[in-house]
Amino acid sequence: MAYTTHEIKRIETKWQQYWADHQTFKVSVDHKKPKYYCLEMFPYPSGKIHMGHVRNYTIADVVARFKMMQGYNVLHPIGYDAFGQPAENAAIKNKTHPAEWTYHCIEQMREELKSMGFSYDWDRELATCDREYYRWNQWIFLKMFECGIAYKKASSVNWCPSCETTLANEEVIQGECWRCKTKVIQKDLEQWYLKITQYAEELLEDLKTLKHWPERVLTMQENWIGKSYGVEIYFKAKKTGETIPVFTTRPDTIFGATYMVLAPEHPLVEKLIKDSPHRGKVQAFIDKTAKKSKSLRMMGELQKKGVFTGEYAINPVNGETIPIWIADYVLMEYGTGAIMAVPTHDQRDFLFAKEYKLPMRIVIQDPRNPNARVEDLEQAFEGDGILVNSAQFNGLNNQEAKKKIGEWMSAELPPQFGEISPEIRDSWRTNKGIGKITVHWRLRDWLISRQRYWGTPIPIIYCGRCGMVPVPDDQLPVELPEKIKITGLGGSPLAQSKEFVNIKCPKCGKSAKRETDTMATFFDSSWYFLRYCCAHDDKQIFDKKEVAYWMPVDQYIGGIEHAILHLLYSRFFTKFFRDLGLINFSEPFQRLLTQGMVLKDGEVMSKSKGNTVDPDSVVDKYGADALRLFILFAAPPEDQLEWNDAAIEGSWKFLNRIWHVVNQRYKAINIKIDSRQFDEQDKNLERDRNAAIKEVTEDISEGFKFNTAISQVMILMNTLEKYQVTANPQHKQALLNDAIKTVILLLSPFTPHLCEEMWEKMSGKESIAKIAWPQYNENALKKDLVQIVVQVDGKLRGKFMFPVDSTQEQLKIVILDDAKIKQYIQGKTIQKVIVVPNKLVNIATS
RNA sequence: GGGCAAGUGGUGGAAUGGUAUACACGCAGGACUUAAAAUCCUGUGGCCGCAAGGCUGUGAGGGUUCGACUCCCUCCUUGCCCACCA
Repeated sequence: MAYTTHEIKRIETKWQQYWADHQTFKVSVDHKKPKYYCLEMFPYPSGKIHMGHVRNYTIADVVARFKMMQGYNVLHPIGYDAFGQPAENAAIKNKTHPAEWTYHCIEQMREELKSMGFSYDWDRELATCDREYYRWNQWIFLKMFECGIAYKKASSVNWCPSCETTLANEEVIQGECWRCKTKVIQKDLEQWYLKITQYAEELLEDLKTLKHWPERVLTMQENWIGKSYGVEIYFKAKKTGETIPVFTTRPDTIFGATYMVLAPEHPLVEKLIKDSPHRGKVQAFIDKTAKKSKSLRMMGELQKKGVFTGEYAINPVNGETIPIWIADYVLMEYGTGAIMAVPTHDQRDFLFAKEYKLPMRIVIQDPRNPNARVEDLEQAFEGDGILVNSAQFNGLNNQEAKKKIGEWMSAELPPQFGEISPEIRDSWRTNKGIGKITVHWRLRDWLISRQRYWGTPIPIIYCGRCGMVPVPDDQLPVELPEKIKITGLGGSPLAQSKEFVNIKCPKCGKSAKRETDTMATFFDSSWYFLRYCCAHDDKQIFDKKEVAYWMPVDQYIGGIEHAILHLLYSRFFTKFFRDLGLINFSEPFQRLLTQGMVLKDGEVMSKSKGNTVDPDSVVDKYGADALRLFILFAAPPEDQLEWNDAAIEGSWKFLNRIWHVVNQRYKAINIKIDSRQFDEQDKNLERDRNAAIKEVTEDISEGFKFNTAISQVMILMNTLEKYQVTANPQHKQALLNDAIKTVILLLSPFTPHLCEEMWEKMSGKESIAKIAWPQYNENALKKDLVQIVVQVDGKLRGKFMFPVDSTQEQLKIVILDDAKIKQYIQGKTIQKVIVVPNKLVNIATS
């Protein structure tokens, strides 16, 4: 009987059923064993799993099974990130309800996951759209509301006209909606925010403790949080006396500020231009810029446009009067929405100044061009140098000056220049200085309101008398009304349901209205890993004891696309829970592995490109084991993986070989192996067997090198298949049996179905998942003879066999006497002989 | 523009500073077969050579070293992330 499609189906179904019946992967708290929490990023239930899922979950499954066999109490759960827009879109398209559609998809997905043989504890399965789950979303929200972490404010927000909803900054990619790629516009709305910025410092600082996260994820988070040190400088409007704060990271260039620029949306603009003769022109410019979306403004990178306001500002360091401009290259969202322009030392300012013929002054000397004149500059000099034209700071190195000028500004009163009116000078005094050293963060508060149906209702009630009233705890969850028309035409669908909206105020009992926004789905996924610890606890969000045992996650595995959003939010939630006293750790994920993408024909597999390969069809033909093996063998987990139809067949062939070896060459025998009876062939087999154990163990635990781990098993298979059971057949058969068993054990985390079947056939009464991981014997790895490579001047010139641990002298005698080597060193003087024990000899000549 | 990662046979990929190309796919030849598939065996970086063997070779160019895919410098290319961030 061969390892046919039919056999594969039988075996894989049999063992999936076995694991379910025997609850092989069900776990509970057990203080006698070390715990290991292996987590993968839960899927969005679209109905079908794709190769990305298969790769992600296969990697995690190997880790989980490996750790289990090593004696750990392994928590390996799965669930579904089930709220969100696709369900609404699908519901509209298929004339069904999002809930119906979602639960149907979950069912399909569960079957597919089961058909891959993943070692989940299915008792912990959860979906974020379950009322038992999202009620705790609401509970968290209310805790955040209590602490002031959740708050409502009106502001200009990102709005996707196609999805008809607001978007977080994180969801705007290159000015486009991350989901539908529509150009995002700005809209003024009252929205709910989470004050993630309160944790900015800690979120940045704790990145240093994440020793086992990929470097690039840490960098991406660091850049996203974006801490920059600088100085806020208080300029004054000359006529009105208004303070105009400007943020700069380059206070060392302050003496070179020759004009100032405000963002078109800057709140002071209106006042400044009120009596200005330029008013009409300025207003026209502002209107024109406002029509352009942010993305268009960003794309016009090369053309900076602006207009003079007619008003001037006073530079507090020297009392100089500089013109105030308005330009599209200054953004209201960053800093203070106003900049001091130093065209000589900032390229953007330089381009703008050239365009509008604004003055320039060099204040940092370019060491490579110390006599540069403003007229000759072809670009701004942004490097380091010595300060000039900068009053008492002349001669300082600019890096030093950054610090000194910042300190001086926070202490100093404005200088006594004649041009400044006494009123303006006095107003500076109230600021206790003309500037302040500040830290600026790129990170914004997180906008979580969504005008969508399929999400967690925000549990707030608006009462005419009492204002914003949180829904009392005992009235949670605020359930999503089932009967609702989803049109996708905009506005919050919940607002249409009178039964939902109209409610009595829990405080005063008068008529009130519910909040009709739902939460962004990233809220749901920011804490699901905690819920897995006690997924069905209906009394509390999670059991402290369970969480204390299982958390933090030992190994988290998922796609790089979540490097910023999901991981940052989860870290934020964890810190918030810690501050609530629910947990006593600050970081949720100890180790992070970001798996590479699956490509086909050099491109990312995607529906839109039409180059997807359906895992289901591969499983049907070759089985889950072959698919798993291919995915693990074809590339290291963090690298991109190129799909190859031919190579999957190769994986199947390898499994077929194993099938035949067990069926044809394994013969049950009861005899003790005696190493004193070993001949060369036996020693060789034992060496490869032990080497395989060693390499596979190390490759998995030190950096998930599954591809090389598998190649080690293949090497053992190659040796084992050549092994002859001739003289002393009983003893040799026992030795062969041992090697076969080792192959099956080592391979079982990778291809569990076949290995279970083979194990059962050979000896197992119990699931192979419960068998201890094999140990190796260091002595068996030793060889009697080793090959010594001989180089002359670094070039390979010969290979010799020597007894292990031969001394330098012993080596020299043979090697230097060798005819061929002699040929190469003839007529040369030997400078030195380098010996790498048991490996190499290099003869260096002159 | 900034940051990060990577560049090795026909292909996927291996190599604590120590034999470059492990392991596999593919390809070629052979065995088995009426034939094919499957399976097994042999070969497989390039150039020269009948062969033994030699030369050359890890994106390019330098450097350190007895010895460099590996470390350092300069550059090129590709991918990813961020970006008028003051």
